[in-house]
Amino acid sequence: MVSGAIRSAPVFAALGDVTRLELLSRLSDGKQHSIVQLADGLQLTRQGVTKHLQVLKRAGVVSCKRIGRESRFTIRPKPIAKAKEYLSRASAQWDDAIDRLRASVEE
Amino acid sequence: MVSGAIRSAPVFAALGDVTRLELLSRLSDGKQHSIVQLADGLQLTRQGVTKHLQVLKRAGVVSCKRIGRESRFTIRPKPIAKAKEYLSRASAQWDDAIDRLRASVEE
DNA sequence: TCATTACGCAACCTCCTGGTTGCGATTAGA
DNA sequence: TCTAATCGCAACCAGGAGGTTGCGTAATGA
Repeated sequence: MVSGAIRSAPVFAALGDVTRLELLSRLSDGKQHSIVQLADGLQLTRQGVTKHLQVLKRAGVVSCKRIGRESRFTIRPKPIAKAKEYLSRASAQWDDAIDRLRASVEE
Repeated sequence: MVSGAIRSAPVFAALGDVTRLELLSRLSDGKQHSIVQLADGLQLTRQGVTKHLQVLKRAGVVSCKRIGRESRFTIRPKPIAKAKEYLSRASAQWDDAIDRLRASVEE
């Protein structure tokens, strides 16, 4: 299942930053948010926020639509769900393996 | 739940690389593996592999014990399980939100 | 119409990442 | 004992990440 890794690695990389997790949390109401709206209260420039949003967009976890003078961002649940499934499969694998190891040691 | 984000972000960052996912996959049998063993077949130097293993170790997803002349690495399931839980909580949140949005639109 | 708002693009900076090579130290085994 | 295996440390490099500033442009609304 190496293709799952190739698909999920960029998603994990996108999730590997507290600022981006905060942005995703702000987007988790499912609604559209503009950049200034998302940047409000964060300790960095609007351009900094824009860069993080581009990272999230390249990883496919958000989408962007221009409406009037603002860029509205929305969360895209599916890639993150795929990444979660990848983690579930992987952890099931080593949980089983560790259980078997423990069993074979205990007896 | 911002503390969960702070705890999980480094784990996600560690998972955000195909080489490291491959290393974790090789470690997912729950057994101890030496560096040369883990590096076998990968298209990079032993030192390159060592650096990736250090990243995984700093993120807490593997542990390392020196035995004789080799360094044996083992997977540590708990931090990854925590990251998976973080993803589950987050996705449940936006799945609900999106469902409510859809419902309020359809009627 | 005109000021304000929201944005994109580009340049620039610093620091980290991912990778290499070289070398020395320790352990294992014939 | 002597050679081979395994590793760690340090230096080095190119490129990307994360962040800033400056500036130009399009949309909004009074």
